[in-house]
Amino acid sequence: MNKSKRLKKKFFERDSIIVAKELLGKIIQVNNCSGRINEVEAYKGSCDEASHAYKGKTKRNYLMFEDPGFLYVYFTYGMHHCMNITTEKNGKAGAILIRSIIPIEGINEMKKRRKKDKNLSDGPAKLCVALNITKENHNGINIMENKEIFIYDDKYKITNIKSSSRIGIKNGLDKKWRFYY
DNA sequence: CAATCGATGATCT
DNA sequence: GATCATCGATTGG
Repeated sequence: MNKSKRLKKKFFERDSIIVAKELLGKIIQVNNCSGRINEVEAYKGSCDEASHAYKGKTKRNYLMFEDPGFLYVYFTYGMHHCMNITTEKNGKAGAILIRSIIPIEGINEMKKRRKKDKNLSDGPAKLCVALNITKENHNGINIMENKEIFIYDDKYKITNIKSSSRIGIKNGLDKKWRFYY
């Protein structure tokens, strides 16, 4: 193989904003499909009014408060799944929403699942369809240990990280916690 | 192009 | 009962 390196607990167990920026350019692999992460958003806890975790722990968001490096997948708008990876030390809420990836492997499979040839994974719900990620099958998965889904560093260098307000929220627009390149 | 809006059901209050 | 970390079809300029 090459110098590729799977991301472990030390990577995720840090401030959500740092983890979000450093996730840009990393490869996410799910079975035979892979893609490069090119857009993410950071979410925190009680200091972040846009976060699911803002008002404390619930049945839906509890994973955000637990160990870093686990998938938090939620279902919204009656039809969409979105995928996060938990961050911060156990007890402190945090997660990174994966908003877009650039497909690399398994493109034909992604096209089949999406029933389209373009825009396969340039949105948080689109990439869950492309990678076949659902709340039922993936919520709570340990992405540091799981055999079928993992994130690794192939030493790809990102130069121009841009940031903006997060998408689709009403509060916390002052926080520029969406990162992309 | 950009702006608007309906779909559709789990989750929270 | 209201909201929603979205998408894609449609409308209008």
